[in-house]
Amino acid sequence: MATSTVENYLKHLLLLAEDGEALVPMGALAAALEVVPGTATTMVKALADSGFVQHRPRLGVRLTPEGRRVALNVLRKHRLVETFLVHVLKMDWAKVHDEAEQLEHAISDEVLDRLDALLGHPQTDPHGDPIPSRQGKLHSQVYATLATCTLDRSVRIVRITDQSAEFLRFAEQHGLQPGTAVRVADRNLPAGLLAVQKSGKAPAVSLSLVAAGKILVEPAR
Amino acid sequence: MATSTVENYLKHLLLLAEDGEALVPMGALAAALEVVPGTATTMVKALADSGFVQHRPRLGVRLTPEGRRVALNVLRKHRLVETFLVHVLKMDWAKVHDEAEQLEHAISDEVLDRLDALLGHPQTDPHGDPIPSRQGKLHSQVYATLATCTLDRSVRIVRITDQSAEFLRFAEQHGLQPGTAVRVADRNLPAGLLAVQKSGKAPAVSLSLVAAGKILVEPAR
DNA sequence: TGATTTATTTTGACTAATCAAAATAGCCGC
DNA sequence: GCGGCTATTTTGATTAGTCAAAATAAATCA
Repeated sequence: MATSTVENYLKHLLLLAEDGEALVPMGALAAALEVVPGTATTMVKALADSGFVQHRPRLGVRLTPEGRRVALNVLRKHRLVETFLVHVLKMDWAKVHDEAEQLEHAISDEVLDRLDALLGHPQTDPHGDPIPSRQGKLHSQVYATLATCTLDRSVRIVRITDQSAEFLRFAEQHGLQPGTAVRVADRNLPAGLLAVQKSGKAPAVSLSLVAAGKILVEPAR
Repeated sequence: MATSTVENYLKHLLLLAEDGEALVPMGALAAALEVVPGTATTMVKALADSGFVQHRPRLGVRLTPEGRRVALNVLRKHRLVETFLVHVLKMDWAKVHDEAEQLEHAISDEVLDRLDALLGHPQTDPHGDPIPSRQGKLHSQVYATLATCTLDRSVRIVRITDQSAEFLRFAEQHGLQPGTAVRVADRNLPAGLLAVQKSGKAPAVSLSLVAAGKILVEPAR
């Protein structure tokens, strides 16, 4: 069985190279896991021996099909647990990430399936991140962001890509959550600022371009 | 923070000396944790350094108040998780023990409280084991068993003390679950056998004395 | 091309938890 | 009161995961 450390390495590799093609540089992996680079190197060599990753020395790492399979299962657990915590236990969506970080390594596949059924087989978690299917399909799609979408066109928020509690709380405070329809009323590139109008009367929210880039949207139908 | 190994040592010490008075012999602790005695000795000395237990060399170990506090919290998590798995996720009551063994170390106190509220602050888990209160009170009571209760008197099953999947499945098969009213129709000490009659017509169930001793009962009111 | 910077890997050391096997303490019988 | 049994403790070794710091390779820049 993969230890929870192994699961974490694989999960972060998946998140750092969602396509599965690209080689993840050792430094990026080490940073994501908050370990020193030497530790990541050592661990990656062990993972390669177990057949979970392919290691190209000095170039980077990438998941093998087997590693990807395990990583997708962990990610599925993480996102279903988050969904459960928000929808059933009514927890603060800014807190559930850290909880799920622990629980993803402790729940069995059977509990996972029952949780999935209880929640009605959701497609995305409360932050809008897609939940991998049981078969390991991850319907990831390229979305526009509030920083890139058409001006003055109504769009629907689908996903918040920054999972930090601070950012999530900020987003919640201004009602910028998946499902909400908004419109970018103005974008001032030199100043790095933009104004987001929630449908209706409410005053426009002012956002930095950096923050806006973390909020994915699709055209509102 | 206590590692999950530490939590397990403390939990088992609590279960082996529920009163908190008695010294638990090192061998008993090692057996409960399925480690060799030397390992338990080493670990217990570390636990004593951290203030969780008192170690009387060659005599035994017992929890300090602080150790007991931690142990009760772990036990509360274990039993509430079991209750959740059976009542909400509808899992087989014979399987939930092993699941809870993992989850008890992964859930936060906040999740614990919300789970408790969701379940309506249950007093006992699905096996009838008492759930420690948030304040660390464990309403444990001395019960009779099917092996010791009065003959031909109607009693209600309150608790199954053997958590092994085999025994639980056996109990379930014969409808011997907490809440069920039964009557010991006959007890044959030399043969080590007894006959249990479920209220009504069903044929009597034949049980060994050993098995009967694992089923706690109280007088049916 | 040669020197410098940067990323990665190696080396040596540490911690937590474990086992196997040897040493020891306590008790029990005679 | 001495020998022997049993439970416990010690000792030495192992594994997983980590860090600090030295060594190396690659990339960059002059």
